Amino acid sequence: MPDASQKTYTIRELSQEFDVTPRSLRFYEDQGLLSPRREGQKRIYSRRDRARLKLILRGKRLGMSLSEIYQILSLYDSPEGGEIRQLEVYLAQLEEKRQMLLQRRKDIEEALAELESSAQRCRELLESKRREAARSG
Amino acid sequence: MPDASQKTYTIRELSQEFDVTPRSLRFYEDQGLLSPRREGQKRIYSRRDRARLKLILRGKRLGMSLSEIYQILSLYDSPEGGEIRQLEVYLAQLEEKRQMLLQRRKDIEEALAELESSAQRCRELLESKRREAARSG
DNA sequence: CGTTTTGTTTACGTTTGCGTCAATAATAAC
DNA sequence: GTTATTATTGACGCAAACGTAAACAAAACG
Repeated sequence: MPDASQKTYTIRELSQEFDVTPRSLRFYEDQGLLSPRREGQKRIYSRRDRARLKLILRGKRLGMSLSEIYQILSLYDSPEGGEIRQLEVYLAQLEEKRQMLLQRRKDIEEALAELESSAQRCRELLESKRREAARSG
Repeated sequence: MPDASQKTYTIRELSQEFDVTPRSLRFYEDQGLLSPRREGQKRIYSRRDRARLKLILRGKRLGMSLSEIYQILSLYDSPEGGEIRQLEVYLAQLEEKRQMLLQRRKDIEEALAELESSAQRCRELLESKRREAARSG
């Protein structure tokens, strides 16, 4: 019984859904970010591959390099078992990424604030211009 | 009376303060993002140049290209006067940038949530490993 | 005064992230 | 059955954002 979690995608389906080129998907695979299974020569992408692609594209929107994204993906799938020491290292890496994201969020908040104050000034200016135009029009 | 707002910086001072190379500052100038005045041949950066550099670097952290950053900088200094139509166009551009920033903030929130749940699982695993080690140690 | 330090321009080199053929195979459509 | 579509693997190309080196000016240091 082929349930929904078994759903697969061709390279074209995925690339169209997320508006990237097949070339990009192959490139991401080259860089180790994706590893669809093969059916003959053809790439078959699973649900999990699709989820990883989503993460990749989100990372890109946030300005991460592919190698940074690779690290984050590795962090996400990682340790089922492992040594205590490794888990500690892993936790530290997570914390590092978290700090970076917090900084970027701060950057965004600041940028939004500036943008909005700029927009406010602009709206006021626009209002006064419109009143002026109404008087002289 | 030379007040604090008149403070200037050499290329090296600025590049050290923000941990970028002089090469980058010259490049940003090449791209029209900065325009320090000259004293002879030498670049003299004002407070305003410094503020712009801050914005540039923030944009870079957010993954913007230099040309995107250029647009944003242009939006920030823009219209003292201008036609009504231009102000409207300008407002629309601001709104566009705002939407993009909102999207990126959402991306960040999601990434943070995932990171934190991943960290939580890891801490639990670590705790159980430690108890186990304590029993058998 | 010689020599580091800091600066300049010009120009070529490098990495990242794909775009864009080319040549070929395997399906799918008519 | 042949014509289109979709796929594959190279391989070269390219723009962005600098790095790096050369060749030189000026200024600051001991």
